[in-house]
Amino acid sequence: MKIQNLTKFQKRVLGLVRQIPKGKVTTYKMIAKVLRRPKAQRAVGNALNKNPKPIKIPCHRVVRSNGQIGSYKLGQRKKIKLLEREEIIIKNKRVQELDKYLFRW
DNA sequence: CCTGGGGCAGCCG
DNA sequence: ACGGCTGCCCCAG
Repeated sequence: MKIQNLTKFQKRVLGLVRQIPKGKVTTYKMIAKVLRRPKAQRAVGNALNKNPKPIKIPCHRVVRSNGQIGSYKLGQRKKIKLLEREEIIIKNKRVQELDKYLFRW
């Protein structure tokens, strides 16, 4: 079975996301910034879309910078459920008090 | 609330 | 290799 053909960029994105603990979240934009590619948020999203291990690598903890949930490979429903299961308050498809849950590298 | 345009790694022909 | 698209985005108006 074939391991990963992931690009360097993708690996770095996933590597960061893997560090986000339960109950915390981050944004596409922040990841882009940490990777020193401040305008590549969309590319970050694309990289997450290729996440090979949705469980091990919690890309559901990555939301939009305005608190909106954003999309998810397995469906937005699922993403919301997973987040709520981690005690994150979501109302009208938007994380309440985003800054309170933000994870900092 | 909605709209348009910017920006960028990957993918595909 | 090359150019055009696409998409888990963002922000100004």
